[in-house]
Amino acid sequence: MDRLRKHIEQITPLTDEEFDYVRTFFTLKKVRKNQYLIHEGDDTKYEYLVLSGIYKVFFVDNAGKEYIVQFAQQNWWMSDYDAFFKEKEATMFIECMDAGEVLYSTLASREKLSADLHKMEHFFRVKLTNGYVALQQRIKLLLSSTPQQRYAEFSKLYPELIERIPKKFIAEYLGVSRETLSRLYAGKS
Amino acid sequence: MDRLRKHIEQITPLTDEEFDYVRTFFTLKKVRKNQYLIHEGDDTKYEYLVLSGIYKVFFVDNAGKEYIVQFAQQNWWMSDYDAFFKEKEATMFIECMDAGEVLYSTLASREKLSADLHKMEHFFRVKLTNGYVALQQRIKLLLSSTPQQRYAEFSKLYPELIERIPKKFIAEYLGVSRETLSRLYAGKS
DNA sequence: AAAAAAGTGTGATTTGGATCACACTGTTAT
DNA sequence: ATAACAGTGTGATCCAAATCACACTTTTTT
Repeated sequence: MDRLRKHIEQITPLTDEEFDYVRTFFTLKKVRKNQYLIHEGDDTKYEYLVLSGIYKVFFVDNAGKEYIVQFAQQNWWMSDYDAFFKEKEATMFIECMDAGEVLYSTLASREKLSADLHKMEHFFRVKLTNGYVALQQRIKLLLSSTPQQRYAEFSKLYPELIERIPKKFIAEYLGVSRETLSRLYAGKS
Repeated sequence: MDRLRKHIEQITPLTDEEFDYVRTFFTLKKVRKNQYLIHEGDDTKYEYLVLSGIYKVFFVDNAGKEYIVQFAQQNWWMSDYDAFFKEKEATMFIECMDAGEVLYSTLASREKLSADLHKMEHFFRVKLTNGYVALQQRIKLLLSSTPQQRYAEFSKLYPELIERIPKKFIAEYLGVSRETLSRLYAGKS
């Protein structure tokens, strides 16, 4: 739980009492490789803060094709946020690609913490602000760039992931076919 | 300014004193058609709340092609948020497509209001939450859908805009060429 | 250690949408 | 009222990336 405190305190300091209160809203969970944290059709009860491991947030279209919305690593939050915030059934999946641990928490917890502690509402606002900007960047990229530019940008943003996850998933994230992506770096180190 | 109060109170009620304080952070501005509120290269001092009119938030690539990131109408907030939050130079433009009025405010104001009034931090958090979910939806659409699906979705989300703005701008928003979009509804009412 | 499954590279073929080109219409400016 | 311009429809052509196909390699399972 110490990791949670460090994570929050990157944005706002907490007293010991405050953190003792905050911690009660989170539960630790170990996750095996290939395990699902959220499955399409389930009620979306939880959001997750990644302590370790790698996860993919994705959805599947009618034709059965997969599209990755987000990769999550240490200190990333993840859920099917549309479903989580609106308390609907999930339309996405979250699957573990590399075993690790997460903390999970409910919407009620997020709201209670925000209402009780101004600091926590601040924390969530700052996180959301960063997330909003990142998604907008991604939209700009999807609208305007070629596959090579997308791959270059991805390499810059997530150099660690390039090595650690199969290329086919990177293709699914970039919105490019596996084959096209493969040809992009044919003949690079 | 009454409109501002109504807007905020859709999320959280304010006392008269609180609102009198809040209002001091916003300034009214009339905007003519084709006027720019933000121009690439400028310092991004303000964010805007639309009271009336229609605006487009867009950027231009090296080849001079335009891509629309957002259309804004009544009660939408807009800025080059990446630049606004990070206090950088704008990489986007905001142009008025239909004359109207906006309220504007600075990053310092947003932060001061959030710090002073827990209610306002809550307001901004809720707004950001909705915005985050909307952007994620857009990413899902950009990743997985054909031009026709995008146009159908746009028509559903913004039926009013379809009539009021030139189709070429809708094409720029959807990431499709003007010509392709035109052919999609060739032979529909 | 063998078998099965998952991931990857690379050629051949197809295709959806971009681009180019131009005519027509509707709007704005003088 | 006429000129200039912005927006739109539609045909012809082109092309980048998707799709299809298959061999090779690496990882996982038993």
